[in-house]
Amino acid sequence: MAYSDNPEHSAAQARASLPADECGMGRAALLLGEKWTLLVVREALYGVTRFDAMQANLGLPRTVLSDRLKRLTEAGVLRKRLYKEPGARARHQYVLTPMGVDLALPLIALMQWGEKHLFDNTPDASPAASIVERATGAPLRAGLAREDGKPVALRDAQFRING
Amino acid sequence: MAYSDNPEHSAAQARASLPADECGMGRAALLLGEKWTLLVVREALYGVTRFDAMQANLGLPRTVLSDRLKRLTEAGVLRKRLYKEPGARARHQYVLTPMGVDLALPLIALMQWGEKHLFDNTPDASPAASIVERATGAPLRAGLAREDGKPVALRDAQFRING
DNA sequence: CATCTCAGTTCGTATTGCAGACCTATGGCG
DNA sequence: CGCCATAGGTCTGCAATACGAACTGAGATG
Repeated sequence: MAYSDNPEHSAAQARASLPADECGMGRAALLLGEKWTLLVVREALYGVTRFDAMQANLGLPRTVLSDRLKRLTEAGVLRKRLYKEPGARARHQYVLTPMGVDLALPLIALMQWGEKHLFDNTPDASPAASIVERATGAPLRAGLAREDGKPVALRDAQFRING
Repeated sequence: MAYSDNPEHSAAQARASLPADECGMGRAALLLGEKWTLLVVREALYGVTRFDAMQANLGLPRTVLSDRLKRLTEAGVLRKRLYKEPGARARHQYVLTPMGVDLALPLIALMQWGEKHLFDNTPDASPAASIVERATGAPLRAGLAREDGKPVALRDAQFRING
């Protein structure tokens, strides 16, 4: 991104910015950038689907969890289902929709960022959670790539507005 | 991620979940998952560096912007600098640190997700903002890859806790 | 000197978050 | 059948945060 100490960048202040809700990131931020929301999605990605389990894991007020689940469900990220294990009563569960599953990539990228920058990284401390290829167990990383699959470093990329 | 309608997944409810702040994603969510914070970082990535410009673009209360900039600065995402263009008064600007620049990847992934799922996608409507390779202008996408660079689809990946 | 811009802070009100108690439906059990 | 436990919430009252508008202060500008 090369934002560093580039003076040309300083002068480019007049650069237009999009209204918050005309860009995907803006809309995503409006939906997900509320306290607890990202953590609720994280629970869903970890495979936690029940109200009480999420409440216990995250320790957030039940009213807030109720609200976040409702908003995420209305937005189409989660779907509420009934399921019944044999010999047990029917329960509710919140499962990710395909749209919700797609949130894994942004959250993995965020996880990677957090592991890199938000811990005192004693050398070779292994992160608490990581992401691996299902078939082989090989560790995976989020990154940028061209459409032909060739990886591209962040510093070789730039935003283009109104493409 | 294959969370879909997998009954085995329903039964896996007991699966342990990490405390919010023991995983990078959790810490990132605690820092960034507050109203407006992601949008402030978006502005910085777009190249907007001045207080008033951010306030005007986002339309958020000045008190809130002040608070978010302070928190992001304390966290090391932004750095506050004075700069002086010739013949103009000195001004403040908030520039991304290397840690802040690294946030581009999660935000790009979020942008991609938002463009895909948060708009009524009339066929071949082009997104308001996109990301391209600096040298060639080729469009880029965020995705998962193995360490050897080979791209991996989201559905072929899974989380591993306590790796 | 009066005015303008930038970068905030201060103020009073309105919304949201919070902990904890309460509520309702379902199913298991004696 | 009556009783209890659990899941999945809602209700209540208090605290923290967000909000818009006005104010402050410093440095150009006319």
